[in-house]
Amino acid sequence: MTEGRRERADATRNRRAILRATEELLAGHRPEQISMEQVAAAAGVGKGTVFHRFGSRMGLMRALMQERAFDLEEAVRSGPPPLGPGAPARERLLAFLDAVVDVVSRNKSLLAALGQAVSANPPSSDQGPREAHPVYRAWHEHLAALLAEQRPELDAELTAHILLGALHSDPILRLLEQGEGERLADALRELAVSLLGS
Amino acid sequence: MTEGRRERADATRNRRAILRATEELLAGHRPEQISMEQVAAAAGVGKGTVFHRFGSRMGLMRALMQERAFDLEEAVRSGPPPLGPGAPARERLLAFLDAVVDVVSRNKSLLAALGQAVSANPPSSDQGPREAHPVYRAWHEHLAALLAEQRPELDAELTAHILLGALHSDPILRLLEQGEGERLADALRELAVSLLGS
DNA sequence: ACCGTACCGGACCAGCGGTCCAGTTGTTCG
DNA sequence: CGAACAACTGGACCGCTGGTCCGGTACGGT
Repeated sequence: MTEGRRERADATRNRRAILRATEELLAGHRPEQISMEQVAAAAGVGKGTVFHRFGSRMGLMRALMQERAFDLEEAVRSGPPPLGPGAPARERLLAFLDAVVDVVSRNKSLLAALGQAVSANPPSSDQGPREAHPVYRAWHEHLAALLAEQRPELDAELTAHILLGALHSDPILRLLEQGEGERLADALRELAVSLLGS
Repeated sequence: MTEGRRERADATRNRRAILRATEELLAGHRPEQISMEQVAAAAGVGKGTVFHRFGSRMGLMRALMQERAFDLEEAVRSGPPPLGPGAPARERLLAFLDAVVDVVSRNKSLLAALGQAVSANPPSSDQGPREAHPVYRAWHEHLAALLAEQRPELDAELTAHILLGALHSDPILRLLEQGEGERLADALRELAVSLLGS
């Protein structure tokens, strides 16, 4: 990405092709049965290339997710209120929850493919520190900060994990697939409101 | 289980051996890198036997989970209050959450292995209905009923999914691994309390 | 035009989940 | 008690996967 050497033209082309192909496959097939070979074939590149660029299946999914979440991150960091800075914490939190539900529901299969939120351990290091993927990290950080600001006596970190964790659960992903996104947003908002008090 | 024909003695012996072996492996290794062959070897049976009894990796995990959750199910159905019937819904709900956290924290690796909550599709039916595993079903049902009783205006079903879903998320499982079970229980209780009102 | 090098891609590998079926063992019934 | 019948067993086997490797390719600077 932001490295010293510029990326070669064909590398860029292939990276894009791979991401696009993955999106397409993800749209049509259940994520757990998409193989790297399929991705490579669909992108019109060799398998080696896919691994060269993304390291592993998880790396691929991670990259894709990061791309998908980019807009939201921008909006939160420097967009207009209530999502961006400027609005009171309470408003920002509710707006953020809605936005996250939206992103998640537009990327259910991707989320499902990521399984949970974890682990792109360098291939063979066994007990790696298991860092969560950056998107989750960012979401959690933001949410926890807002929670702490509004209700300092809460265990903000943990509560944020609970709120976000819910979005990764399979039954909820299933609901999202059936277009119940609005319902989910409502329930979450309800929960947040009663948590934050009036 | 409760079938017409009685189970043969050697079958019982082997089923137990397989479950035990799985437990042991689960205790030592990361769940995603336990192979069925390993399980079979550790149990001292052939691979075919494992598949014969449990159908698939997921089937195995499911069976194990069911066994582990059995006590809680009993306690809820016919144990003493506040967990069992007899106490007011509010008390039962809080007690149940604590109990679930307890079960989950004593079975993190198993939960992680189950991935999310789903799918033991008969081997090759592609778009099967994807039923969740019975333990999750039972928990969800109970929780939703209690919620509905206490706060009928809520979307109890969905809220129950959110509460339970949180327990499956990877960051939370990670916390549990570090012995923060008490903290999680507190946060969840806090959440439930503000949801239920005074 | 030329050269160093980052990048490509497909042959290759070990290991996996899952299937299969011939042989074995428990159970039941005359 | 023996014989006939299932049910159970287990390891050889299969197709396929994620991941590695390295000779060849084509890009970009000069």
